[in-house]
Amino acid sequence: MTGIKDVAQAAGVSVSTVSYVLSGKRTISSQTISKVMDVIDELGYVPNANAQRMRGGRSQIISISEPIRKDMNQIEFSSYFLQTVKHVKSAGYDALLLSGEHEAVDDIRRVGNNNLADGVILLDIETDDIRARRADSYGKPCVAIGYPQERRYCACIDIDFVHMGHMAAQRLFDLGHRVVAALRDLEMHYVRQSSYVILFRDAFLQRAEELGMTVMESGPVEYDTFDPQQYVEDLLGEKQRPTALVSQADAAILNTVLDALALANVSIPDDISVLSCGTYFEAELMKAPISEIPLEPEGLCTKVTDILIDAIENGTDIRGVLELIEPKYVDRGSVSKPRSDFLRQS
Amino acid sequence: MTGIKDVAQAAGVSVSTVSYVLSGKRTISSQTISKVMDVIDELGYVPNANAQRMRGGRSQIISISEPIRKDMNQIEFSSYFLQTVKHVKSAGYDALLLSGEHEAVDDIRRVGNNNLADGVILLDIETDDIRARRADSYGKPCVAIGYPQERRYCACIDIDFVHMGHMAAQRLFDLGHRVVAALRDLEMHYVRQSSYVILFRDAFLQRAEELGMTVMESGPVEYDTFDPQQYVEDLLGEKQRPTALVSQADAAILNTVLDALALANVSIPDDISVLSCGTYFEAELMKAPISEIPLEPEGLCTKVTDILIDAIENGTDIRGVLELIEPKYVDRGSVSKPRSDFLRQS
DNA sequence: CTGAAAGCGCTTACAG
DNA sequence: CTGAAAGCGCTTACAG
Repeated sequence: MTGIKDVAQAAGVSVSTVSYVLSGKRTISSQTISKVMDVIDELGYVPNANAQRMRGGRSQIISISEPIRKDMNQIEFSSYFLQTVKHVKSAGYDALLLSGEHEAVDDIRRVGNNNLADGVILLDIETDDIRARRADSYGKPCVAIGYPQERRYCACIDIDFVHMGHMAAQRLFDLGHRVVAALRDLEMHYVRQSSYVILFRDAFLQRAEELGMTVMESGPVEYDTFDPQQYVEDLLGEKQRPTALVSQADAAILNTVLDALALANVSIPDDISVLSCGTYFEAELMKAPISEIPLEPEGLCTKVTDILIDAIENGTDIRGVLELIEPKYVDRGSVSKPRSDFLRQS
Repeated sequence: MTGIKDVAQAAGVSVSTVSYVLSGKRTISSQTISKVMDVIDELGYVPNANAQRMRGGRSQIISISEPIRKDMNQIEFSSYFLQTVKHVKSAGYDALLLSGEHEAVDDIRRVGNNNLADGVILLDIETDDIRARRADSYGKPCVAIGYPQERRYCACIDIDFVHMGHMAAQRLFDLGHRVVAALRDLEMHYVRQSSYVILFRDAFLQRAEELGMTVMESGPVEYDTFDPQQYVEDLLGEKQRPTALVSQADAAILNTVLDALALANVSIPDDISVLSCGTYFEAELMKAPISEIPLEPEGLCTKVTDILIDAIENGTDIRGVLELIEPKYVDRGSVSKPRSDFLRQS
């Protein structure tokens, strides 16, 4: 491999001059600069990243910790992960993927204390997340997408799910809905104490109660046991038939419910409004006119990268920072007033 | 940070002894070993990875090049990417994600010539893939999942799609099918010359022709224009009604077709057998009894990692190596003989 | 505006 | 079985 010495020799300057030409940390005569650059081009010189890193400079690598679980929602994974990677790269950093469900903390510590990585992004945060609790031992700044209990050692950024819950309840109430169904997310998220499902659910139920709105919450939802036909049948059999369905369920489950509603000749949004909160859709495949409050992974991932890079490059102390993003309410004109005759039918 | 000097001093040995204790490249007395290890534990010493790498050792990083496209199939992406990462990690390497649709080659070169990465895995290969064509310039061994034209500079590993195509045709023929429908994959894959769609399609059509089986191929399939109802209607309206549907389509599209078949009261597999070749399903959500010839990303990803690590660790020259994996035929008992009265109906 | 030299934290001949 | 020392390819005070 051709090194900095070869370049210096061929250009007839000192090694330090070559280094300064590359870093721009010294004023160099334009003749010297062009001479050096020519030689670099000619020899195809690439600075050895490992030597640069060892000198204490940055590694220009950000590690992304994402527990790879068998039961993970791959669409959701892709959205957050890919978006984050995209922003990390466009900020001039490489992305190192730390998976490891079990040795996650050890892995993060290793690459941090190693100087392999300049910073860490934590994805898929649980309420009591060990990666957040140990964030003081990483030796590098750390930022989480999510809302863990322990936020003293890392920055956290998330959608404001409390606001989202209130918003959903208020919106339906304002339109005149008084009885609404709530379709739960996959049960594992509650078991795992993922903060977003819990914050949203609590906020929604609380505001609904304040408003005097009746909420019929579904039972636990799991892929292999959930029966959409039965669910829809039960809803329609209620004495007080709900006029809206608020879903926190994942897209696949919600899709099966939409199909079941269609089969039961319940039309959306004429008979029942469907409001999906924070679910990902492959929009082209979603035929029913549902409304959604989207998660906007794009906005989140930009922000999380910006915060981390500020800490890396400017030494800003981001520990304890909490940033909540307002969910945008997107109404495709399909959350409507409840139809009175549908109400009476029940 | 505590360095190797601190450990040496605290343990009362030389720096080189500490290094050899860690590397195991020298026989050391057990007393010295335990003394050194104790100190390492006590001080929490972690070798500086950048210094280790600079000394010419390996970086223990494998870079994974995956063009992140807006239109990518995220399920498929996840399957290959996550599986590959899993195997890379369990082999003791970290995974660096190189996305970049445009500067992919530059990125790979950089991390290769840099010594940042020890090797490269190329995912999502096209027939004329620039990343494969330039693989001689990476300075590190390279292996691709896929089947590019230019295979001189990297190892390639793929499912044997030709065999898969023959298998699918032969299987249906043996069961007695004489008229079958073929549902194309998303058009972009043909436009992009992804080898798997082309190899499969050609092989299937060729064997079908040899056997004298009639194949009705669908028109181009795209998310925003494909109309499953219309497609099913057209199929049922054919003079010679097909008794089997071979699908290379992605799961979402195939799902809509299954729904449309159900709505048209065409029962699977009684009226029509459905054979999905290499599509990913979220199996729990797939109600219809279809059969599939799966892609087995697991087997592929293990193999690709093994080959690359052999090159990295043993210096094996893997350029030009081509390994084809036999697709496994999975029949859930749902590719059946054509029903004669359904045939007569047409 | 530029150069000679120290040193980053390791590994590995070289020497015993 | 162990140590003293050279050197990996850079960056950055130090000096002019």
